[in-house]
Amino acid sequence: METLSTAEENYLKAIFKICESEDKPASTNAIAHELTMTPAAVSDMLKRLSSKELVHYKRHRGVTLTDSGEQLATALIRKHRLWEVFLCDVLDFSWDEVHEIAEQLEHIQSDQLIKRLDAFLGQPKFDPHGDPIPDADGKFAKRKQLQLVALEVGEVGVVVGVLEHSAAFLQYLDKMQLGLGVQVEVLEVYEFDNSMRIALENLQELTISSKVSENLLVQKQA
Amino acid sequence: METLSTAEENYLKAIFKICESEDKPASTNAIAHELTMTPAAVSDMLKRLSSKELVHYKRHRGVTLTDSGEQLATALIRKHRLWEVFLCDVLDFSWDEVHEIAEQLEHIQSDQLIKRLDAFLGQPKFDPHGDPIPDADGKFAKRKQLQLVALEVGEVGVVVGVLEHSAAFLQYLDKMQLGLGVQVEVLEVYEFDNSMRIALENLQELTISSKVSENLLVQKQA
DNA sequence: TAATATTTTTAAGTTAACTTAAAAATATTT
DNA sequence: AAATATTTTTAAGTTAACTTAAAAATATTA
Repeated sequence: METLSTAEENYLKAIFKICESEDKPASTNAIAHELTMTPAAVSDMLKRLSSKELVHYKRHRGVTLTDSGEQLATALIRKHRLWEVFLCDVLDFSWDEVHEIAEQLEHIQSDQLIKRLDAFLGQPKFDPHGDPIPDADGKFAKRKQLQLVALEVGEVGVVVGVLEHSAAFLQYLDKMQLGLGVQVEVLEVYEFDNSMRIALENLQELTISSKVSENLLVQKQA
Repeated sequence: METLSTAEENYLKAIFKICESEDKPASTNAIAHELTMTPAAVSDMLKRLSSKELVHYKRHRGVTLTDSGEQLATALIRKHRLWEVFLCDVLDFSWDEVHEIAEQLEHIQSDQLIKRLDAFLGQPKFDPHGDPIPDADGKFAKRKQLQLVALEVGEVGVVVGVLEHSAAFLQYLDKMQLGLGVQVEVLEVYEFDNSMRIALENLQELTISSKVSENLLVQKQA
């Protein structure tokens, strides 16, 4: 199989992401939105990807990835997340700075490079945002996690990930000292707007909006 | 200034390389040969680069880089060579494996990334092949080096670089234990074919062709 | 279910970066 | 300097990956 263009790779990633989160075929519009392109461009590309057997595509029915398409998509995610670990752990970038750079690095073509990078980093299983890094066979680590918003008053959880990856959100979390690994206890929930009062392990208390508690993933503590 | 395409960047590097080694404007043919493309494609691109003021170009007269073109070219060389150091020193690649990968990595756009990579690597001044790494201002380290072929019988030198970068040559050097830093003494020169008998610091003796001694750079020892 | 709205596709056009083939400019040789 | 060879440019065509605009298919709503 010849090697894919950066554009083709980006489509595979977008389709994977959409199919995963919505659990159904990706629509032309959704892909166009994800990649900030016109639906016409997407239609165009879907034909090409289909002829390369990377997607299952029937006009007007949306697309899903074929096995080989999915393999390529997860390999890209693996590369992206490994590079993010490198940027944070080795080059000392903060978690809100690494996405755009990893977006470029993920397209570097060299199996050896990824194999060695992975070994050098100690085969990390999660990236700096807590997202799982698929292994060389494309398998994602599973974790029993839930949104912070799902915790009841009195329950305790440890932050393990985020659902929103914007720099603004990540910087907000930094400011609030709500990074990965931090333990939080739910003190109170105000049903008016579903905002939440929580206590951090450093005894600090703070109030967060539902937008925040919905986008924070925690592991419930016994 | 908007960011350049990979193609444009490759032209700048090619022009820099040719102008540097021949010390005169780069011809269309030479560029085409360097990039394995047709002269027509080069003519085409030279117009674009010229309109962006990256090259001085007058039809039929060859091209040279403008100041800003040269700055971009040396920045690319800097990136390429820093990545080569990373690949060899950190990820344990051998010096004959790194060129193609660095060829991709050099196009990653992020000043911060290079700044941090450079710091992480300890601001190296030479890449794994002994080529100087320009500093952030584009200045190359100078070194009083000469071709091994220029040494007289009885003289001693330390290998500091290569003029030929093919994997075949580099692997040959590995096999002969003629890597960077190795001290060699010229024992005898056979004027018939200019081949050379040399002694390594490990007392091993070997005979090398003029092709080899011409492509090895040494620093003469007192 | 007919009318309307939305989504998707097709059609036609653009741009970057190539190609081949022909024309034009420059160099070399006699 | 004329004839020939070489180099460079121009012209025309291709492909990937987009765009806008129009047409067609599917969904939604009254």
